[in-house]
Amino acid sequence: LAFTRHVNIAMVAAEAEVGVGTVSRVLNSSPSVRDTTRRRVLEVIARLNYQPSRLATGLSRGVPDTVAILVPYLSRPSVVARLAGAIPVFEERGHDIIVCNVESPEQRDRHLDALLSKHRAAAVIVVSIGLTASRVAEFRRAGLPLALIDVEAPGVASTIIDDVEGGRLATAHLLDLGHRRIGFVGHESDDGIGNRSTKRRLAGYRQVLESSGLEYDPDLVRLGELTARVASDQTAELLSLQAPPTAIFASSDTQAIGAMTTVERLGYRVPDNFSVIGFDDIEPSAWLGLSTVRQPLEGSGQETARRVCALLDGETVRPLRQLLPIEVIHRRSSGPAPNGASREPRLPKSLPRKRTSRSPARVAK
Amino acid sequence: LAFTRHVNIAMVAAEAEVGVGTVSRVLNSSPSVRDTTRRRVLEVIARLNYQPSRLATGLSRGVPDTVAILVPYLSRPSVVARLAGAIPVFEERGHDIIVCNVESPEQRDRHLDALLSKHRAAAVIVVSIGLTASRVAEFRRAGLPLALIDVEAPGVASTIIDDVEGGRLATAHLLDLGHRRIGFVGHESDDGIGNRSTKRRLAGYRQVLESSGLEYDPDLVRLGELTARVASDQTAELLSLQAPPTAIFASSDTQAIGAMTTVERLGYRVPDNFSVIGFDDIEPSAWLGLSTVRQPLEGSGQETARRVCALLDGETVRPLRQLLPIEVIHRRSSGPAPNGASREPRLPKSLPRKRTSRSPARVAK
DNA sequence: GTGAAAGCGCTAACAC
DNA sequence: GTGTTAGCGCTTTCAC
Repeated sequence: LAFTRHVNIAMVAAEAEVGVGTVSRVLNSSPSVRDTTRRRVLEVIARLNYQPSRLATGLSRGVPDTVAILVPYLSRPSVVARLAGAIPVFEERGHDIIVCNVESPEQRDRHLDALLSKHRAAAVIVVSIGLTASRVAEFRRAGLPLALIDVEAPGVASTIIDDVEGGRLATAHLLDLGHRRIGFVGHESDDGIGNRSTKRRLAGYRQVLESSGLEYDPDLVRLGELTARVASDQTAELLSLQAPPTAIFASSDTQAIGAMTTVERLGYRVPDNFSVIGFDDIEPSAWLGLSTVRQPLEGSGQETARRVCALLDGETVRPLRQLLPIEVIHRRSSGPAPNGASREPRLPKSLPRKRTSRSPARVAK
Repeated sequence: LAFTRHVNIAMVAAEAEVGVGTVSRVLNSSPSVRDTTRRRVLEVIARLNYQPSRLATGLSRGVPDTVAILVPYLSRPSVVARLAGAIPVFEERGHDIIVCNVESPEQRDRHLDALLSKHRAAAVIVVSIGLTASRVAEFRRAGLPLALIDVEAPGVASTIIDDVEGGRLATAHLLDLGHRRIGFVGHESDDGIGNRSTKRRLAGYRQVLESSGLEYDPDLVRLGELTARVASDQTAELLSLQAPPTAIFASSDTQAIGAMTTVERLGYRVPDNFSVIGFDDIEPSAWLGLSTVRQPLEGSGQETARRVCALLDGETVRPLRQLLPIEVIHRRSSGPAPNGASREPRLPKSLPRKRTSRSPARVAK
């Protein structure tokens, strides 16, 4: 055993005085191995510190032990949270996780092409990236398990939230506080990657506004890059309007933080004379006291990872389209509209409107 | 070609009417292939949309195309930034990246054991996780290229900063502003994972203090979990001291943000009567106007990835121990000490002290 | 220059 | 139950 390159299954077999088949059976906990034999093999495995080659196993099985996760803009906190939810689930099952970062349509296609080729991944999770029908068909044809987060596709397991409802909740929250001019700062959906959640949240915003008898004013809506910096600029624009809003709903916390910072820098006091609500509930939001619509970010990753494992085990996932709960978290950044800002008298708590928020806003400590 | 499972090298060879060896040579751009042959093979490859199996290639070569990155607490912004720097470099070279998250010594050891086994990774990057000498020896013995970020080991390529100097710079910055009682909020090094950067930054803090004739007061130093929440609590403790500090140096921006938030919540005005400086310069720091010691986070990832590629190519990396530059970024969160807080008269800009900051503080826009 | 064939380390189908 | 053997898809000598 002196110059041995690396211990392989044959060496274990020889040492345990059995055939490689038996070792393989022990490795894969096949029931048809006598207990004494199994014990002997396991002893040798431990003694030799043998670890099966994933490459060889994968090649032989026709599928690697690796799961790929395709994410847009890895550095976004919400994306990281989803990743952080998914990773431990796979690690526990002994899967390697390969992370594919996508910041352009070309990158998306390159990764997808690669992933679709055989021997690349045992399963794929796609986060917040739209898939065409033909892409989905390719996955089906390749027999490659696929699960989606934050996006949907017909016949594909997806874990999502009701973004329209989220938009409604956020807007209703501000309306309840007496705000009547509410700005919207969102992510330009046309980044080529194909996520539409901002669009849906905006729809919810518009719905609540209009069903409350308020006018939808496109001037109050700004769409752009999903960064705090751009959101800052957009907020400044909104505040310089002839009739500026008294509150802003940002379709992500990152943007809400940019908005809040700018609002304060321009001399407003949050929430005394300006309110901000975001979306996601990323970690910094709690520190900064940002009101927001919380969605289970880590939970979505964890849940989807579990579903992928089920898929891998040949099971069929229960509700193909899995809806996760959302709720308004009321923190310091939102408060009653300043006096005179609304044309209606401000009522103590809840305003009589046609549409009210279903979930009561939860007050964070 | 109707029921073909998946196109492999044999099919390409057959279609191009050459041997598999030749296809393989084309794939690996061997010079010893006639140009007309090469062209014909490439044409077939394109037409059949052939993609070599990474598993088979890896098994045959004895090494996979995969690079592993071991990180502590994947959700930390600084960690994500380093990852984001490294990933594109590897993707460009066609490597898959597997991310291993470590939150405990057991997890670290499990991952390291797995990675050390053959056929797991072509190279490994370890971020902010201490490696024992015997671990390093294992890597060397396995012939597995290894590179470190934010930690060092004898004989191993590492990309680091001068943390002691960073601690000095931050402390000197506050001293320059007239602060005389400066709190320190840092990461408890004894998390079992083995990073020592806080310890070194604290050493720098102490050095500057003492060489400025100030007493090092252990009461002003709080070490704990690296979270904004814990830093908040520690800050509250510091402020409730009989002789509270007028400024805090936090050894990470995450903690600095927690400190800043708490300081303001307790009624102080930053920077009017309290100053905060952090470390790292993560993205939110710019939004929040946090003064900090910037280190090239993404740069460290990118640089290390490049060095690993060099290692993979059999080259030898230039300075084994690569020191990245750091600098103080002066933003809104730090300003002159409040009157009467210091026993010495406050001077306009720079105070005559034995030790001054080498790099002039850069003023952020 | 190019084809043929021997592995790489494992799984699974097939005998005994 | 367990040994034997034929692949999995590629790289890499070794002849020609």
